Amino acid sequence: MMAKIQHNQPLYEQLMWRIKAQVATSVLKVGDKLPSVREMALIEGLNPNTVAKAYKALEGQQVIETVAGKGTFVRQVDTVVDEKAINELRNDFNNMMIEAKRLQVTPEQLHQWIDEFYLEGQQ
Amino acid sequence: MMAKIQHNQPLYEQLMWRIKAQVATSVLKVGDKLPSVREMALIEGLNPNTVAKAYKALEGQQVIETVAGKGTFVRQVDTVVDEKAINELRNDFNNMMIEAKRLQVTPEQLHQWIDEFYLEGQQ
DNA sequence: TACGTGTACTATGATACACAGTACACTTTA
DNA sequence: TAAAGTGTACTGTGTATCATAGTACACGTA
Repeated sequence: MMAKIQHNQPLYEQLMWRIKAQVATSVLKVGDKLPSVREMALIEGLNPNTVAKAYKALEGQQVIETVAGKGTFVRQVDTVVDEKAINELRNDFNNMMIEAKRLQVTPEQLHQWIDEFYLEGQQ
Repeated sequence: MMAKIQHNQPLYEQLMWRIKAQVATSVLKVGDKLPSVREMALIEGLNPNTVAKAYKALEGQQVIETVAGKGTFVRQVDTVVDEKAINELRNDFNNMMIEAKRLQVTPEQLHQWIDEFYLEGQQ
């Protein structure tokens, strides 16, 4: 009966980010099997429907793929450039910089954040 | 009766971003008066309540200030460092880079986006 | 006084979120 | 073959948010 949204973001989106972060940092590699919908629900303390919603959305983003009756697996990175998604990213990025400027975060700091991220992801 | 949310973002938040962008690019300067709630509602094609919601949220973010009976004005930039907001920004920034990596946007491209933004804002 | 300002209400309809429960087609395993 | 585990698709419930409409009030200004 509960339905708490923390950090102003839906639970299924928060799960999506956790999974995407694991893929980006190679904690999850291509071909790796994800926990089943019901298993992940127990792990994360969520409803299986909520996990299924996250899985389906991630499949739509080409992050994972599902094989009928087998499970869900990390998908090979798509080689096709997604112009629409990149445009949305650019727009979000602009909003982020408006916010950064307001909070008096310097561009040098932003540069550093980028470098730190790509350094940690290299290992 | 309508209630269309475009771009998967509430109308009042979209308005907030437009105003914040105008402040960041100095289209709106400190002390400038914003259109009244009812006037802005006509301009943007929104309900006065929706505009009021955006104004109130922006006041909470110290972007604007309201003077009783007079109107709303662009506020002086706060000198206090908002650690909490910066931490949230950092988190959003990380998610953004996860997305960028997935879309095969290079860190060099991200660096360029930053420089372009701060260059345009200088004028 | 009259007007414009932000604000605070109540109410309605639409939508999204998260949950509970059931069911089905599929694959693998025993 | 039978059983168990997979994703998926439903229906339904409760909650919250969003956007609208309409009314009202205290305040400042002309």
